[in-house]
Amino acid sequence: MVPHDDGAFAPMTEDAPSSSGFLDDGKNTIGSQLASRLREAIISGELQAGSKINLDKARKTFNVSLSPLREALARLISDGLVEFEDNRGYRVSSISLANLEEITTLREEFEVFALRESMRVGDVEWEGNVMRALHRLNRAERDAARPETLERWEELHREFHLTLISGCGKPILLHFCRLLLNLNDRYRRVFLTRTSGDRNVSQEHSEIAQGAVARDLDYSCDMLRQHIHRTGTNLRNHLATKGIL
Amino acid sequence: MVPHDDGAFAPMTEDAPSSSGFLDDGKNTIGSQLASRLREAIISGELQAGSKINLDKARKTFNVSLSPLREALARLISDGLVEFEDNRGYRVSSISLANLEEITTLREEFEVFALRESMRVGDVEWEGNVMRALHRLNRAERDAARPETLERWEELHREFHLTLISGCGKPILLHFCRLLLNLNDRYRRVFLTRTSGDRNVSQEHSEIAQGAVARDLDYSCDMLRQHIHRTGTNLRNHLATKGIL
DNA sequence: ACTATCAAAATAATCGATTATCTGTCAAGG
DNA sequence: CCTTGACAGATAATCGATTATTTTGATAGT
Repeated sequence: MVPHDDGAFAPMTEDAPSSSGFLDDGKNTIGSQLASRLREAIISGELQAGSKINLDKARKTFNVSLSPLREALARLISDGLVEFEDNRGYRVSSISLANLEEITTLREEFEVFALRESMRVGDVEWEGNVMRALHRLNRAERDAARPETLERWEELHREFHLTLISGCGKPILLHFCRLLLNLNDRYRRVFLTRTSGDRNVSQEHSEIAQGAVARDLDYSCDMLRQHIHRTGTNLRNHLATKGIL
Repeated sequence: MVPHDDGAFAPMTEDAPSSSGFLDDGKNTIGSQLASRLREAIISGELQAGSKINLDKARKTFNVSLSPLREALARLISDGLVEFEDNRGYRVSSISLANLEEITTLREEFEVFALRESMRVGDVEWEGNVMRALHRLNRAERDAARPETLERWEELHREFHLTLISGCGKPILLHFCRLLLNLNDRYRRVFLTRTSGDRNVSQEHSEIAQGAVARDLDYSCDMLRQHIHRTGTNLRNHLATKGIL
């Protein structure tokens, strides 16, 4: 799983994107591990949007005590995946058309802004990271019949988008983008297991990345904006199909 | 309207901007109350930036048990005011020139965007709220000799800026803006107890608000951007004076 | 039938104690 | 001297039990 940033808006430890032989994976405490499991469960749709999270049941399901459970849930609140109300407990954040549209709009605004900044101040290492992320993403297969390939693809896709904007030198902005990407991924994983026929997503990614390392600001930003927008439109249609307002 | 609004990206307890006679204040649990106290302690500078938060000492200081303490700290992490690392505990987020500059830049981007949206879709009630917030802010006195007036002014100032953008219909965006405002306020409360002589802040606020309700998009956005920018510049100078990099 | 009220059950919040992890110090070996 | 390892004290994480709050369901009154 993609490393979740630990410290509040910490400049992200930037551990070599997943090639290190031995990975400490940093998830030391029960609370941390649980947070990862729950996050995955929510993003993957295993835990239904809007459903209540009963502490007692969750405690038994995951075989943990209340303390780490609350700890984990607190982190998911930061991620915007869980909602909480005093004395009323926790529930998985709802999904809605309005929510999806806001996420899409904000991604367009923020990610494009972050990409522009990255192109302005990103160094050669950033460029290298972008090309690597692109390559790994394009090499990953995505077979709707094999869920593990979908998961892997999602992970690499997320990694690509984050790497693309990672050169901007603005940790808080990156934090926001990471949240939005998280929220967006839930919609995609729940509603979109395959790419719309009229898109060549690999090519879209390539165009964005090529433009980025070439520092072609307007072109790359425009491509990214369209890329995000198209995904939003596709998702909206799928939501509409399932009657979600 | 406003989709799933409570929970994660909820309008932050912050008792109704209004003037309702009796306020439930919503801070029911010890954890909630503690979060408020700690937030205030950090923003006001009572808890020094970068300092470690020892759980045992904090527990004794505030006369609470670990559970609500951790609960409260978890919320401050969401706010970006506290950082955390597994098995290493909590510490008050550091301040730095770079951090301040990012906050200022992002406020310019996000708040202006949210203001524009508010002017586009805000309703009459929003307009009314803006005018009220402006009035209350301008009527508040700000006497450096009396700390309680400063605190009160900060509260109303914060309320004004949030109200200004509250019509945008984008809860996540508002959540981000609220965080940034929080972070920014800490700098102001620590470093800036009085307004720079060459500014008429009341007038700046009035111009922004008047332009907003008149739906003069470009004018109002421009004024807001300058307003934020000036504050950033002032703060940067004060930080420089104190030798903070 | 409908509403109000109260008690019991369910659920969340908190506590105190226990366990796990980290950090600094000091001694032994190189 | 510097490094390494083990110990002890400090600190964080977790647990099980207790307390507080909310929700449910039954009952009585209109």
